[in-house]
Order: sequence, then structure tokens, then C-alpha cells
Amino acid sequence: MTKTKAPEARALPLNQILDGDCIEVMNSLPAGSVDLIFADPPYNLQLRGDLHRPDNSKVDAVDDHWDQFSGFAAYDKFTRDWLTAARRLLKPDGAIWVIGSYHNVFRMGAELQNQGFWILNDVVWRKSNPMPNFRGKRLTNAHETLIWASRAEGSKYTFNYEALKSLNEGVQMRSDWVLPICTGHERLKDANGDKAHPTQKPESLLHRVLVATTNPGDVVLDPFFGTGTSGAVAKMLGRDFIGIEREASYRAVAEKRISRVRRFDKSALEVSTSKRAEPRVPFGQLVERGMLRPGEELWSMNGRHRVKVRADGTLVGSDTHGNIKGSIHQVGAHLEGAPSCNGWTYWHFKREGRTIPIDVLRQQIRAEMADRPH
Amino acid sequence: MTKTKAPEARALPLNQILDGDCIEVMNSLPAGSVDLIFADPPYNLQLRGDLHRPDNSKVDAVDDHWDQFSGFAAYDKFTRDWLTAARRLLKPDGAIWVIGSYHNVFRMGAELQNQGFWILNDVVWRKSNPMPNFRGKRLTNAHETLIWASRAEGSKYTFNYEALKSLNEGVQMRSDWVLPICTGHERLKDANGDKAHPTQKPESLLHRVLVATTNPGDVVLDPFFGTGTSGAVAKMLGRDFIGIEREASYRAVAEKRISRVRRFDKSALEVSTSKRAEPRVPFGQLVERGMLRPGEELWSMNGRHRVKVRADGTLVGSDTHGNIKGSIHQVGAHLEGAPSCNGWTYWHFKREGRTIPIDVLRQQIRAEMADRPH
DNA sequence: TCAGCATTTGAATCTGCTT
DNA sequence: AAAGCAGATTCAAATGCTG
Repeated sequence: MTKTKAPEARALPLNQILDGDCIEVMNSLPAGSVDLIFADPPYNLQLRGDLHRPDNSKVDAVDDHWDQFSGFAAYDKFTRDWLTAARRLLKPDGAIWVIGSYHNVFRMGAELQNQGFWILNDVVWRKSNPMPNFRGKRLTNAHETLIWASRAEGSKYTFNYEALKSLNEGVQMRSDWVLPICTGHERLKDANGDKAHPTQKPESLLHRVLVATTNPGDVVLDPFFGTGTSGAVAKMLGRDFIGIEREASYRAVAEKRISRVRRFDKSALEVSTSKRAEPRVPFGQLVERGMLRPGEELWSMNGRHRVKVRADGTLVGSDTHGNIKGSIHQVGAHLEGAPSCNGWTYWHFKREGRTIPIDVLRQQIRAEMADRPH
Repeated sequence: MTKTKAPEARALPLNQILDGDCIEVMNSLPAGSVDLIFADPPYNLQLRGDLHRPDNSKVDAVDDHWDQFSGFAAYDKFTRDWLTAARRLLKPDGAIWVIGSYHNVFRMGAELQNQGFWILNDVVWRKSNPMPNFRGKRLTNAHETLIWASRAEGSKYTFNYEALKSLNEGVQMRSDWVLPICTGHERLKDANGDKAHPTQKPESLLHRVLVATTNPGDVVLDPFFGTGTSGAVAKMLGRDFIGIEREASYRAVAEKRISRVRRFDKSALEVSTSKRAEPRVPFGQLVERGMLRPGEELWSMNGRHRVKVRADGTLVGSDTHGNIKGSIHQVGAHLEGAPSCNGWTYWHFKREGRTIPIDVLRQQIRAEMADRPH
């Protein structure tokens, strides 16, 4: 793996594991070049244990208000710094996922907001097989929290709504995900047979994250790569990855792991798409093509309203005050007294006694376009 | 109960709803006198325009004046101030619960830590019937987050481990709680029949909080009392409450509500536990978990049809007319020319030459879930 | 009284392209 | 940059109406 660290930004080192401190390495990469960042940062840096004030005096009473804050201050600076570097790397429409527990996730979430990231969802990974609370002094800690945020308010982030709906048996994916922790063959072991990394995440979690918020060919960067779960799943799913990891032992494990991963077939990577992604068809085209004739009548979904098609693809009908004219959407909305209306599903034409939504004509045109693209 | 030490401090006004700004009122009460604080502060939702459901009905947004803040700085100051006043009121071994969404909970959690509160658990309220995401642009916001924290590290907080275990069919209570939102008869209405408060919490949530972390006779203070769910449940459970609410209309509703509450008989305390149905397992989860790989082939029961699995848990295959895509049930039904099809028993995968129904994999997942119910 | 069907509703940072 | 407009988008429960 290359370690050419120019003072200037360099080209993107795709599908590699970079050695070094994640902040320095991120700052060496070109700004605005990454589609998605997935980050699973350490969360126990100085929250407990040897707390020192900025002047290096030792903390004595743990109960002390300011002592606690000094521990958090160091963690907050770390969070601020790596998030700043990460945000610089993101494309304007890029997004980030972070994962943490109650020890650190509140501080990460607040800093995300402070930096101008725009939170899209917080997601609860609900562990189906968590470690029990042995002492019976608290609730079983059975979840971790992820935060999904776009680079800024107004970013056109990627969200494969229909694909996630498919993953959830046809109903909207919720913000709570039930997935098992990483165990068994998936859990990587070192030479001694001990677990290679203490907090290895399950591939199922990354699968859902990447299917939801990236497309094939996207660049996914992970600044705390560890044993490379994000890279392994990215490779499977036909995404490019960039990993950053400063521990040589983790890099070695990840390298070997990812080399064994095989990319899925291209056809398997296509996911269900929504209507929004399909090409727009002007209603007038139905008239131009003779699928509907000028003067032909359309009926509303509920059968209460009747309008006529005009040669320019507008409709004309009447309400109690007189004639109304306009697009299929405008006339539908007006007649229903609704703020808006999808004319494609609202209006129906008649053929041989049957009432058919005009949307089927649009689907015919789209099918032709798919056969013979432009 | 300690008597007043500051000139302005007064004796504890138990089982009353106090009028005024919660910070001022809390500062007028004696320090170190409260066992538990439950706080449901404004979330700072930052809503933009109107939102309509797909049927064009308008969503009744939380746009009340009390949820408006000029920015994060103003919200943070507000949070800092009320938490400071709250912490002063707590007994040394007292604890606090706060509830919020991703809009505010990260900032609250960070400030709790900054002030020296000691987080014991973050708890996810998983709503069984959340409002969907109508535009299909994000995940369904199906949960809210509670934080449970003791006044300080080392506080000997109250936790009724066995009581919660009983509430959970004999196994440890987890950090994720599945409870319905507040609807139906429980939802309080005003004179016009509109909801009396836009964010009334379900009594089941408070029931669990108070059973878990208070004992009969404890003093529970709620600085954002609203319609008084915490007070009503405290009364039922034989705890004392102190409510603070500055809106006269909410106070009036709460007063009337609590006056009608009767303290439970001990025998009436237990809620009936309903037997859960077999949990639904989305087919996509088999793919996410790596039990089936994207691109892998499935065979129909009769061996006549072959399809490929895609990354989003849909299948793609072909009939005489071209490609067909859809869920395991849809594709099976289509290929058989049947009105419906149980894809779980219809489709089979191959392992080491053997043909195995995919339902076997679903049973594996259900077995895992059965080990750790809820 | 009841079953069945239609309607209502819930803490929501909920569009995107063209002009 | 702001306005205009096409057009895509919902799940679980409880209530209420009809027969």
C-alpha cells in the first residue's frame, strides 16, 4: 500500500488501506472527493482513568464538575478535529455515518450539528444477542446508535428508498434495525485465536448502510478502518473504499480479509428504484403519439369529474364557476380542492368499457425508451 | 425532607402543579430534596414548511411557540440552565431521565455529562406505531431516546432489577423498549376535541420509568409537566410528584386528569403480558446477514425455475417475455401463474449438492431472536 | 351487538428540476 | 436566487360509520 504523502492533495488512492493518523491522512487527500464516510471512532479515549487538566495537574476527585469536563474536553477536541477533516473530504452532496454508544455518541452528535452537518436520522442498531448485564445494576445495554447526516442542510444525499423497502418486506425501513452482533466465522481471530479487534462490526450492518446510502461506484472512506468491515462490504457491493488505520496489526488483518472478498455480480447489485428515478414523460406526448386523441374525455379516479383533452396536452373541464384549464395536475388539484394532485394516477380514460389510468400509457412509453434508449 | 436553607427556599409542595418558568421555580425549592427528575423538554424541531400525507391531508405539526429557539446557542443555554437547576434539586443519590429526538438529545446528553451527571443507560423507546416518513426521503423516525443518569458517578441510584425482569417475562430488561404512542382514550382532548398537548407521552412509558427507578413514597419532579403524564403515573404508583408548567391551559388539563387518577391496588399493578406472535423476518435479512449472497441462485420447489438474489432482497429471473423482478412471493406467484405464493417454502438454495428451502434460514433467525425476546 | 369497511392520526428538521 | 410547477409519497391503530 502506498504511503506517498505529498504536502499537496494527491489523487484518490482507491481500494487501499492507508497508514497513519486519520486526521493527517484525510488532510492529504483532495477536498470534495468522497461520497460517503463511515466512522466508528474510539470512544473511551480519556473519558475515565488518568484525567489531566490542560496544565497537566492530576485530577483527584472524580466527582468534580470541572475534572470531568477536562476529560471530555480532550475527547471533544479529537472529535472536532477528525470531523473537520472528514467534512472537507466530502462532496457537497456527500454524507456521513458515525456509530457510538452513550459514552461518546452525544458528543459526536452535538459536534456534527455544530459543524453544519445536517442530521437525517439517528438509527438504533438493536442487537439481537447482546451481552447481558451481569451485575443486574442497569438495563442490558442492547443497542448502539448510528447517526446519518448529510454534509450540509440542502445536500442532495443518496437514499435508496425502494431498496430498503424491499429489504423490509415491502414496508418502509424504520430507524431501528435488528441485527445480530459479529460472532462465529465472521469474527476475525489473530494468531493466538483471540479476537483480532475488540469492536468488529457485523457485515450486515454495513450492508444496510451502504445499500441505503451509496450507489455502485461510489467512494466510501473509513477513517477508523480497524479490520476493514466497511471495506470488505464496499468491495462486495461494487463500491470503492479508502481505509485509514494506524495499527499495523489491524491493517494486516484487513488486507488479508478484503483480498478474499469477491465482488457480487453486476446484476445482483442493481436494486429496486423508485418512480422518481425514471425518465420524465410529458403528458402531451400521449396526445402527440395518438395514445389519447384531442377531445377525448378523461374521468377522475372517483368518477365524479370529467374533462376533455386538448391538442397541447392541457385539460379543460368545468366547476361551479365556469371553465378550468391547465395541466393534468393543476386541474385535478383544483377539482379536488387539494394543494396538489398527481394527475397520472388521478385521471382515467375508457377503452371498450374499461376504465384505465393514464399512467399505464406513460409506462408503455417508458418501456419503449428502455428498449431503445434515445 | 430537609427544611429550607436559602431565604427563598420553601418546603416541598408535594402533589401540586406549580405555575411559572421551570428554572425560577426549581431554584425556589430546597436543594437536595428530590429523588427523581423526569424531563421532556422542547425538542427544537426546526420545521420548515407544511407537510402533507400522500392523501393530501395536512400533518398537524408541532409549531408551538415554546418549541422555537433562535439557534443551537440559545438551545444550549436553555439546556444548561435548566439542568443546573435540576441537579441542585436532586438528592445525592438521585437520578434524572430526559427524553428527546435527534434534534436535541445529543446536546442534552453532552450537557448532562459536562455537568457531572453519570449516564447509566440510554434507552430507546421503539414506537410500535410511529408516523411514517411520507415523502420517502429518510428512514421512518420510529424511536425516541431517553437518557437515564445519576446525579454523579458513585451515586447509589435506585434500580428495581427484579421488578423490571418480571415486566419482561423473566429475562433482563433491555435498553430498547417497544411501546405504542399515546392515542385513543388516553390522549387528552381540549374543549374543541383537538389534542390538548401536541406531544403527550404514553403512560406505559412513565410506568416503566417509575417502576424501574423509584420506590413508593419517592418524590418525582417534572419541570416540563405538560398534561401531567408523569404526575398521573406517579400517583397511580404511590409516588409523590411535583409538576412545573407555565402554560395555564396545560395546567388545567393536568389538574383535572390527576384528580381522577386512583392509586392502584397492589394487585392491579401488573399489566397483562400478551403472547407474541412469531416475529416477521424480512427475506432481505438473509442477504444482509450473508446467509445468501447477492447473485446466488435459487430454485423453485419443482426445479423448473431459477432466479438470482439481489442485494436488496429482491429476486430477478426471466419468463418468456423478459425479466421479472420482485419479492420472493411475487416472483414465485408470477412464474407459477398463481394469484399468490409463499416464497419461503417455494424457493430453495443449494449447499454441497443439497437443495434446501430458504425457510430453514428464517427458522435459524427466529431461533436466535427467541433466545433474547424483546 | 357485531363484523366489516372507511376514515383519521401521530414530536417531521420529508422534492427537485426548470426558468 | 427565487419562483413556478411537475409529480411522488404512508404504517399501525383507533375511531366511526354501515348494514
